[in-house]
Amino acid sequence: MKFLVKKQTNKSSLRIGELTTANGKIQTPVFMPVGTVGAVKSVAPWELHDLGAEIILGNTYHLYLRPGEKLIAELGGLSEYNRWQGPVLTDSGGFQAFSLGKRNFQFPISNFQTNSKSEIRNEGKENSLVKITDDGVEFKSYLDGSKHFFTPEKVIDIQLALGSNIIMPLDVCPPASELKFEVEKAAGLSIKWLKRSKKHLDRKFQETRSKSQTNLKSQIINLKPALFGIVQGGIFPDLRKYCAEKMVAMDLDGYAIGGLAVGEKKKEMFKIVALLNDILPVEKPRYLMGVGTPEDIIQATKLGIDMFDCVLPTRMARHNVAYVKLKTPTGSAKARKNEKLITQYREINLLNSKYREDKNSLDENCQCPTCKNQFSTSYLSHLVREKEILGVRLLTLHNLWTYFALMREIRASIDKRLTIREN
RNA sequence: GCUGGGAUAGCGAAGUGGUCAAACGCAUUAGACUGUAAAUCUAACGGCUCACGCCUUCGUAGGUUCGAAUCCUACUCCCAGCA
Repeated sequence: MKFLVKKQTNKSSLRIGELTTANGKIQTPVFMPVGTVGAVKSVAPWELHDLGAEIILGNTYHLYLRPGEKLIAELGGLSEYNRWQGPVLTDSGGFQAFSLGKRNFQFPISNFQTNSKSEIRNEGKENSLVKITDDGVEFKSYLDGSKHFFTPEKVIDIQLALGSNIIMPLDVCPPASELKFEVEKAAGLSIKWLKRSKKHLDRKFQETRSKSQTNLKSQIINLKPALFGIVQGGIFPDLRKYCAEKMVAMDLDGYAIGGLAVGEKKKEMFKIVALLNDILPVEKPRYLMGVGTPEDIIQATKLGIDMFDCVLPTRMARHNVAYVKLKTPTGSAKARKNEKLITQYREINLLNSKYREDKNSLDENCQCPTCKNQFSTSYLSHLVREKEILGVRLLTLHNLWTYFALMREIRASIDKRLTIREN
């Protein structure tokens, strides 16, 4: 993988870049739709391309459980299997250690008696689907309860089998409510596991390279997927700094910021992003995991973030909500400029009774398939009430388009500005 | 006409003497959702009140009882079977 910062504005850390993977190029800042089980829910690959998707996500944990990475490898890797045929980033399953095992982290609330603490904690652990040890994560499959153990190495192997272009290492993502010493432990483990992940990936490719003829060398290097570090440390600046510096020293292909948007305040989240903006190397891609709303994305790009992924556009669509950009302001250039800084999006819940007879499309200025085909808000509201799957699809297409259009706008606006950085 | 069964909140449907303004589902009205156990989840849902609480409801009208959606009587309507 190669990353090129094409232009960067001098006032902020806003930048545009290009990621080159074995499966194709990606323009950054980029929004990556989430296709956990190998599909961006309800959307066909050609539709994704048409909407403007450049790379999609898959999830190690889910694909390992079903249908299994071996089968996917036999069928040509994930991007062939699901016919996306473009760049793929796979998440490690580290987040599942958080989302499936939340209770593992949860301390009893403060008004409990101290002597019942351990009891409650243990009780939580029993119910949890996840157990974290020094060596890895033990999962109980949510599908059939069977036990599985993920080590950093195993997770790399699975992602290699999936044919991922960007591999995420196994990490520990604590919830926002976690106490500092637990967050510190999580960050420590994440660093430790990252070292093992890198070593394992390097060794794997060393082996492949030595087995191959020299003329294949460069090709193999090209095929080698990127490995990102995932910076943890919650909302604690010292932990974040420590974790980031350790990971930067490991010279990875890119850096992800994990453990944000997990319940902390927005202000705290951006404080951490800003802090890491100063620590992470400029020449490497930065990926803010799991973020976020359109407004979050706008703000984070100003803090030097290049990559985003989030379930919101697709999940919200399934939950009957459309993201609609507030009308572009008219007026003086100055006013427009000010307005631009606060570009906002509205969430339209089509289940709300006020949309029942709304004859307009969601957004007359929107060029998405749903709006362009002039489906009325009333009709969308009707579909959603009827639980007709077309409703989900039309909203998903609209929301994804809205996100990709936002990314295009951000890139275009950076491109227009004076630049100080030309590689 | 006879025999049997039934009538519960917008709909469906529990409940057969007190803990019943009445389970549950649907519908309705809102809310939540940020590396997807999520086409999911939460709440409200007779009236009045911010709330404590008060008031009116279980086909209709009477009755028994300290107390009735629940027991008795009559009536109205519905369903099934038989004439």
